[in-house]
Amino acid sequence: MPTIKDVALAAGCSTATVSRALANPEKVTEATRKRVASAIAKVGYSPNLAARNLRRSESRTIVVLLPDIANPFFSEIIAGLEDVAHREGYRVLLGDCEHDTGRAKAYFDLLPTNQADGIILLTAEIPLSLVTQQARGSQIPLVMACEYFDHLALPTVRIDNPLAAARAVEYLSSLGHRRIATITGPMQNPICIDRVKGYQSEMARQQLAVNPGWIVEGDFGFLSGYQQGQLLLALPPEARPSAIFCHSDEMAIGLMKAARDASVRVPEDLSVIGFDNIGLSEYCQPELTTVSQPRDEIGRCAMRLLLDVLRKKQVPHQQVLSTQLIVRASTAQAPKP
Amino acid sequence: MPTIKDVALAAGCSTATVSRALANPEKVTEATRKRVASAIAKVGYSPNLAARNLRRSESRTIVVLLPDIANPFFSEIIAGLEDVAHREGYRVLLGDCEHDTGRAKAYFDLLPTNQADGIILLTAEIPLSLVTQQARGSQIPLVMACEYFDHLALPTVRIDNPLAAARAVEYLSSLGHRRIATITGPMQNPICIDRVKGYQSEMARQQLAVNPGWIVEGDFGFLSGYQQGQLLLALPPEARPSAIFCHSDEMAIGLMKAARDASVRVPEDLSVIGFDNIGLSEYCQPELTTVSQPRDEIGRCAMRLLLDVLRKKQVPHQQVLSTQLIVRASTAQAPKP
DNA sequence: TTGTGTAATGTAATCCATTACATTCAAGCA
DNA sequence: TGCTTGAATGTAATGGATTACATTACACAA
Repeated sequence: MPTIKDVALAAGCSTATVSRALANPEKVTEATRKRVASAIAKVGYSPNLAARNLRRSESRTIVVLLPDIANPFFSEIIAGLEDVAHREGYRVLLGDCEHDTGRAKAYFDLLPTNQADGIILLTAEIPLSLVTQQARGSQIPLVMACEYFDHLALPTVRIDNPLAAARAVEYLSSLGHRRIATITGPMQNPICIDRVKGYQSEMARQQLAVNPGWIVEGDFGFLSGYQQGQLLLALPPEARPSAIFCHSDEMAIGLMKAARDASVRVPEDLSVIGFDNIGLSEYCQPELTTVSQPRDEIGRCAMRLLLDVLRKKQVPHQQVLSTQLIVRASTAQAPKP
Repeated sequence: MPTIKDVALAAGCSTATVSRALANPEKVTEATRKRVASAIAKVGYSPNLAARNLRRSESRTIVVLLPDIANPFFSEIIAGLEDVAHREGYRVLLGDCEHDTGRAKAYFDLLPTNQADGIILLTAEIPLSLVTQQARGSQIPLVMACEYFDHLALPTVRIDNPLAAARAVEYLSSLGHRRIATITGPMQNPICIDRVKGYQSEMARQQLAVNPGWIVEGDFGFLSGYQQGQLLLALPPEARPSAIFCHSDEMAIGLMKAARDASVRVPEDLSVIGFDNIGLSEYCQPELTTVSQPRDEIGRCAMRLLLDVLRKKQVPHQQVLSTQLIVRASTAQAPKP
């Protein structure tokens, strides 16, 4: 592999000039710039980034931590993230924590050794100490997206979860539903708490009673939707919900399967609302009514925010993007009692 | 950030000894090793990998190129890949080519500059020149998984596609189906050609005629399954297939939606088989009969193979893993004519 | 013509870990 | 005792790009 020395030799100048021609073209004569350019082409040079990174103490690599690559919810966020990163000359190192906190630490350790310049967190399922420690001492560039930590003012891109949940409940209520349940994500998760709060406040606003058994916890996956769905559908008739708001589309689809198994018709007997609007939600049976998040835009925003942090720009601490209720075929008028 | 010098100072020895204590402990006295270890702990040292990589001309990073992160088919492969890589001290840089060949080149360019040590290709949708050029000249460590190139003897992990397709057709035939169609993936893709060959040879073996209109091309996505499904279901009754074998689960699910829209019942009027056994296939309506691939194992194999290549071990050129037909509710006896 | 300022370029130190080669020291043997 | 041998450790070169500082060259003014 040719080095900058070979280029300097071929262009008849010093390595410093070659380096400048590449990094600060305005500091070099038009003529030299051309000579360097053709020398680079001739010897087939491309810079050794390990050397550059060593010298510059940067890596142009951004770590993106997420709980589970297999979750389709994240794929579009990642696509958005990556696109912005590539345009700006950064690489993305995807870190799947698989709900395993040891992994997260390994990724955080890339920062002090200049293997990564910053981190985007798509999960709050990591030891809080990693974040606080870093954020206090060395001011590690860190941006959160979707999720957030309760007591930390980290730059964050997110949606208005209480509002989104309230809207879903409001819609169900407008269809005449009075017994509305919810299958949440993991409740150690602030966004799930927010959605439950939104659910509760809207239920109150609509003067609907909430049976404590109507708030059940899932883990965002198909199976938990199925299992918790079975539980809800097994409630005695007077307590059985006629509508269920799920914190993810996968759980909503699992729930709809539970409904089929129990001969409960969706939407005639039971209305279902999901969350995320994943690709699948248009192809399941019945098509799923869901709360859509601007996933691509969340990814883009988060990456832009992080790059701004790296460039020491002032950044807004909270960026809130809007959601949209997409009405499809899994919701209908409440059944007559 | 403390460097190896600080450790040497704290341990009262030279940097060389520190380095050796870390890399070749057997070359250092027990006593020194302990002194170094506690010095490292005291100053909080961790090696600067940019410097190490520069010196060693390696990066311990593996690039994994795939056509589309958003496709859930890949997620489990990636999980397997990553797990093996982490255990062996390698990092995985995920490259989404988004069917855009320029991106692929950018990732290949990481190799000569020691930013990556090897590549795993989960897609054949890249300029062939990248592969041939590299493989010839510098013998770039490259392993393919799932897909393969026709005329190149690259180390490859894959399934027996013709056999898997033949088994699916054989099963449909055993249910009494005689008009069996197939919705393929992109036909520039060798694995799709293989599956079509398997389909054709099994049709011949079962002495079933193949209407040329029964082989239609999709792109693995929901929508193409839906659209091509509409086409197949619009054929005149005597040519209309009673069973359709799809090259992906997403297309099969799209097809089932087309069937619903056309009031064709699955499986009573139409049997559907998918491919991949993605998580969703158990939760759609009806549950999907499909050909399961050992995705996790494919990922693991591919990574192990690549690491063997890097370590200059002899590696088998082809590793063929077995598939399994998973029978669920989307297939049934052929309707009486 | 000499002097001053500035733009262009060169020289060499620097980033940090690794490792070839050099040195030290002690044990073992004649 | 003197010499060999090998283990343990040290010294310094190395990898390749960047950049502070030094030098050169050239334009323009006095």
